[in-house]
Amino acid sequence: MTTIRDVAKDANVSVATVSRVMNDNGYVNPETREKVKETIARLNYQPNSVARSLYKKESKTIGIMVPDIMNPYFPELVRGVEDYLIEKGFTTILCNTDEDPEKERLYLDVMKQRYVDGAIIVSNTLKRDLIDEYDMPIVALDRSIHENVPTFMVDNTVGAEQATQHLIDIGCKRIAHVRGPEHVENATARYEGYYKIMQQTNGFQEHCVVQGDFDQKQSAKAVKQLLQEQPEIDGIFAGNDIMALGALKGAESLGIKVPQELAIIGFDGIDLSSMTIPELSTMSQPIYEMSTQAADALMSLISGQTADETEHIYQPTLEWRQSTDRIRKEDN
Amino acid sequence: MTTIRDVAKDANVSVATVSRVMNDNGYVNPETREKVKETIARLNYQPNSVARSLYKKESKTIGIMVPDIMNPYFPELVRGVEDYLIEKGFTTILCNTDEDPEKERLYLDVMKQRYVDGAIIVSNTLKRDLIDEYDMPIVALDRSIHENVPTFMVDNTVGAEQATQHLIDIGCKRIAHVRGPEHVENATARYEGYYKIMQQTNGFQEHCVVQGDFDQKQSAKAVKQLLQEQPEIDGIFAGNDIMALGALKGAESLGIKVPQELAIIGFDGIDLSSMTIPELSTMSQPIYEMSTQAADALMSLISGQTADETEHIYQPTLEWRQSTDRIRKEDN
DNA sequence: AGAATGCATGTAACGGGTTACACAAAACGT
DNA sequence: ACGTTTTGTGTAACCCGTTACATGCATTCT
Repeated sequence: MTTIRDVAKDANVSVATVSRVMNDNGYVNPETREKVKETIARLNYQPNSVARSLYKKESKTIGIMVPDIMNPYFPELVRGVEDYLIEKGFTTILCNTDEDPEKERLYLDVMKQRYVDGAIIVSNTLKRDLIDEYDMPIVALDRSIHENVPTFMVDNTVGAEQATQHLIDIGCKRIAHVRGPEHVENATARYEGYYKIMQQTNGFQEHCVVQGDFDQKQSAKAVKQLLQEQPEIDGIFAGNDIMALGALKGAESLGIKVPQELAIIGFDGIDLSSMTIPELSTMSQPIYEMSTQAADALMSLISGQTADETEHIYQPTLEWRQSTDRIRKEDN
Repeated sequence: MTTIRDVAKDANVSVATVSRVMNDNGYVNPETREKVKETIARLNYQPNSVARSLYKKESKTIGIMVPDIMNPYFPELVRGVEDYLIEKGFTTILCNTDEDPEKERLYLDVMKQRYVDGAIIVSNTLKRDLIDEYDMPIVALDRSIHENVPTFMVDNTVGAEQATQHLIDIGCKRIAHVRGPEHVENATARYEGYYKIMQQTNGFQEHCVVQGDFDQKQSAKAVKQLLQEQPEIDGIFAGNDIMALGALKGAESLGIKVPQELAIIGFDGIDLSSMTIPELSTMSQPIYEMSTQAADALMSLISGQTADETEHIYQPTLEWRQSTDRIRKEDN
């Protein structure tokens, strides 16, 4: 590997001059600059980031912590972050936490030891004290982790309200909800949106809510049982797209036709939702946009700016597709 | 940040002694060791990886290069690698290349500058000279890139043969193939497997092969047209699961029943394939296993061992699901 | 007893890029 | 003509963990 000293010797200048040329700062005579540039090109010199990091106490690296990259919601999110950051000269370390506080701590330790400049975090479990302990620029994505950490997420409650309202609009009389895990805030927020609309229309019934755990098979099972017990259910709002697919399966196993006899709507808008038969209506999140903007906010924090506002709430948009394709309300 | 010198001063020993305690090498008096350990714990000292990297010219970091993490085939692969490596104290840098040689070069540069210890690469485009230029331990995953780079992939041709044979076994008389892009070797290998079986059974016909580009919509369109032109087609082998879903859509749009009138089988065995209605038969790849073993091989290369064998070929296994659920051959 | 070996610890150089500081020469001001 | 800035370049310390080498003492061997 060519070092800055090799270049300096070859070009008959000092290492300081080479460094100044590389970083375009300080005074350098134009002729000297050209000579050094020529040498750099000729020797194919590429500065050593590690040495630079050691002195500058920064690494041009950020960590992205997600529960599990295999969950179809996260790849797009990760991709958005990675795309944005490579453009800025940053590399991205991937951390799969499985929502395990132990792993979260492990990754935070690793990051700190490597002078990682900041982190974008998706987590329910991360505690305040842990964040304070590692004082490092942090941005929360998809889920809020702390009131003074900049957060980028959709309005889950309003989205859920719209999904529920959509089912009402297309004529559903008895609407059920497949909810995500109790300990996930987003799941609860979506449940609350459903609850609110059902209350308003005097239709809330405890036994129309089942637990789906954000899992397809679990959801299919729960929905099947639900539909057997309450055949009058004609609409299902699932807490995410994966569970909506499960609902689709549950209905199918009973020979119930979607959307004719049962309308189903999901949440998230992952690619998969448009690939199924029937195509799934869903509340679509601007995942890519949220993630690039979260990355942008992190860049600001790293460059020393203080966060202007902490909460960035996006509105999910209704993707009206086949699984709720019934009477379209004309008078609206 | 606490440094090794802080610890040394506090414990009244030299930095060398602290280093020896940290790394468990060299001679250290048991009492001294305890004292130093106590100090390390008390000051919560965590060594600086960057300084270590600079001296050792290694970073305990590897890069994983995939075309696009949003392609549902890759998350599991990346997860397998990441899981294995974090266990060994390595972190993983994610690189999305979009199969763009420019980006591949960019990432390789970045890796070199950061003393990245090695890379796991999924690429069709990476050229030999580039690999030689950055002499760095490299392992190829999913696609071979060079004959002396250890490679972990499935036998695409045999898998395709089995898929095609499966369609014959269940009684298909006229079998079409939706193939992936020309420039992707795997797509061609799968085509060849299909071709071979069709030839053997005297059934190969040029016009039963359509281009699907590994894309769902493109595949749906191509399949729809194909089925309109040749209604006698009763089996489709799609070059991957995404295109098989497209085929499902294409059939559905014509009211053709799967599997009764048309059997469809895919390739890869991504999670999605079991979530659809009907569930998709597919040639399933041991993705997670392949990726952990690739990571293991990379570890060996990094620790200086030379690769024992370069090609590690896995056999995909048939997942017989609803989309080909017809006459099951009893006499076999 | 003297040499050789093992044990224990410390000093300082090293890795490679950055920058504070020093110094010198040129340009500018009055 | 002399003082002040600006420009241009070099030297060496710094970031922090690792390790070669030196030193000193305690055993062990012959």
